[in-house]
Amino acid sequence: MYAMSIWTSPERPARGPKPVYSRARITEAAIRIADAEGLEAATMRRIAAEIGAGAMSLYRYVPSRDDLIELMADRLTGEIDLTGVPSGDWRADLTRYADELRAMWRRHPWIAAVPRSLPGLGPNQLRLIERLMGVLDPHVPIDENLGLVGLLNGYVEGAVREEIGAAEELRRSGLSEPEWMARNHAHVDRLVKSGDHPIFTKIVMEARRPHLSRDDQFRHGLRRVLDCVAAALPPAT
Amino acid sequence: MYAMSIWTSPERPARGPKPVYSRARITEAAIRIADAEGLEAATMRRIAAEIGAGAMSLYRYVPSRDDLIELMADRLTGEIDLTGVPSGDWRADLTRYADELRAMWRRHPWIAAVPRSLPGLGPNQLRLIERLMGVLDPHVPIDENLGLVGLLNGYVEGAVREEIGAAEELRRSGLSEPEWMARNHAHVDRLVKSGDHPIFTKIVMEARRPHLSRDDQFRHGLRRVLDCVAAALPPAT
DNA sequence: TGCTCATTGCGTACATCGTACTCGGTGACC
DNA sequence: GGTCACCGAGTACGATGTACGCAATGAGCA
Repeated sequence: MYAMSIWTSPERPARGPKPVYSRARITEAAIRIADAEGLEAATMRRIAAEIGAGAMSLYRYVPSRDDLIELMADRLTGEIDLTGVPSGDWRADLTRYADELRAMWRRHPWIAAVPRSLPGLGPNQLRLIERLMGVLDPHVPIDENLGLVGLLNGYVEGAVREEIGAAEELRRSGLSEPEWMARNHAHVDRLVKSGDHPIFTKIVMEARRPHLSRDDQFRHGLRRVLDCVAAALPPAT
Repeated sequence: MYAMSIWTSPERPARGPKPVYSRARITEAAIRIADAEGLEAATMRRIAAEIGAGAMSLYRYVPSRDDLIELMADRLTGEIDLTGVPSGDWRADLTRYADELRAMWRRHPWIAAVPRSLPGLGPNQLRLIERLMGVLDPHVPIDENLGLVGLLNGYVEGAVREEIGAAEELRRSGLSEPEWMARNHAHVDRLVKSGDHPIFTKIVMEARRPHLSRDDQFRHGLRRVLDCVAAALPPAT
């Protein structure tokens, strides 16, 4: 028997002893660990220990670790609350989506480390597609819609990556904060002092200044993206 | 002694026997393997075998596998040719960059699997920053510039991910092509036939139609992004 | 009621990974 | 010509994902 795609294999048939655990419990435990210590800390043994199970017991519920990660990603998508969308006001809807997506990424920064080439097809992900793309669906052809939603996703993803970047890098390095700061600053300072990188130097100076609140910065960029979307819409929308 | 950031540890001091290999050769070999079989196939032992070295010999040149991946990423950035940029025509420059970036990603799709939260600081990456951000630097403040470049990067990345998605997913699954196609189509067909996902169905139908050339599609979306950039520029540019 | 056997949780075991430690050999420097 | 920093690489360790097998369980049928 081949391993089936996770979404096509049912939770469980009947007969025999009742299952003690569940996909949901396992997924939840894995997310808890990943939130606290990163995705690489969510090993099969560790997840099993978290729910008091033996390591191999997980495989009665999930075909492989990769499939479990797929489940985790879909569970995270489920946190994006789009009730009432589409509402008729596309700008408000997309802003709402962008805020929800950003909040979700900030709660679970390890999502950035999930290697995905194609969008997932879990129930939450499908529900999201319907709601989100329903916002522009009456107004633009489907391929245009895909492009615009992709643009929005790209913006949010990039912005959040920048927000969580330093903290994640610090965690991944395994160094203590002062150690990491010292090492990083030393290198950056050397580059700045060399004088060969004028624009990089500007970026560093800007980053070290107290800047706009993260929220305002995000909203500012988002407004630009939405203006871009507006330009692609038919005039009377 | 702590592991130093890869960019601060010099290639090699003097004294003792001459090194047989080099960072460049190792990086090259690793990229060759990753191109052919994915990043996960580029293990230390495999890379060493590729250049005829012992596995542990690599650690004379590179502190860790993660650092080696950093080197690989910078080498890939070096493939982005921006000679003559900035030219004075920002639109042409950014189009050139987008095309180069897309071509690079298509040559090395495994770059999508490199977990990076912060931009790298290798020599090629720094050179790119100077040239690329120099395009808009006279016209917009640095934080605005960062946002716009981020938007452009997000667009290209998203578009290329979509282009290489199916092929990468197929490779990662380890299944044979007909097997994967059968399984995937079966699941998608079930979703479509259920009737619960009208917009997803539209997407599938659109994807199965013979569509615009990839290049035209990419250029179309890119034009939209550049219009968005233009809107953020001061009027007389 | 009692037998059957699919299904349970999980211990053991293995291949593979990154890499710490260690060694004998080498050759630039004082 | 002696010293010793540096070379390449073998051995070994801990951790990982997971294949396999086994005893216990309990729903369905006789």
